[in-house]
Amino acid sequence: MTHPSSALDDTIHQRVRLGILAVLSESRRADFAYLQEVLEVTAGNLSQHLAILEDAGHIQIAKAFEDKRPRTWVAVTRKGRTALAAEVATMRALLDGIGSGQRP
Amino acid sequence: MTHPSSALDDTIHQRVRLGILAVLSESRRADFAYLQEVLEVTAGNLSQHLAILEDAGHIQIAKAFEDKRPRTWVAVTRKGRTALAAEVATMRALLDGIGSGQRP
DNA sequence: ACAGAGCGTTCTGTGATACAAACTCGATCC
DNA sequence: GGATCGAGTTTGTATCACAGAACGCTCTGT
Repeated sequence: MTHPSSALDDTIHQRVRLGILAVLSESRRADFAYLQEVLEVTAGNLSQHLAILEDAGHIQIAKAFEDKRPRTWVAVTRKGRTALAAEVATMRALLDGIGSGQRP
Repeated sequence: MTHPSSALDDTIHQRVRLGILAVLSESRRADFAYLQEVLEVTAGNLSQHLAILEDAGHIQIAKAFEDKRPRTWVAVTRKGRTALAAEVATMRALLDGIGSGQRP
């Protein structure tokens, strides 16, 4: 008899990292500046979270030069997609539980 | 153009505290031992999270003696219920976004 | 050539988290 | 009258999250 919240993965459940994976699930890949803008985080903070997700194998980072300017592309890996799907399932289970208890 | 994840409330989004509020939304009130069991946390850890939620006004803690044993009851406040509802709405928005991007 | 801007990364300092171990306090057992 | 147990709290330590500052590197403008 444990609660769905126990199944939440701390690495993914964290606000900024969940945002990163969510954005990537929608747009497949995104660059650093775009992520920073839509997630409203500082560059330093984003840089750290990307490193954590990369270490965990959830995303892949590619640095390329476009128009002679460096550009950092971020894409979700298969592992990352799987992990996000699991997290989404857990969150849905949790929300369903809350929903059924919300009636007054 | 900001992402739903930016609207997540760190105080509530945290795994254990989200679990506490979720359980309380379902069962209206719960005692310390029950929360500790279903959320799978140590007593010390739970104690701290309850203090944080109480400070934020999201829950109300009542200590009573039953069968000559102390028993700590926890209940969600109106403010807590409102905050959880807002969080749920944000999470749903986030999940909807992910869902629409999941198509292969 | 030199200053400044763009793109990140790294460093530093502060508050938040997680967990275990020790501790408090009353009730119960021997 | 101690030993002990149950229910939490406090304390100690290590890690995490975040903002802001400093840095490195390249391109652009004058």
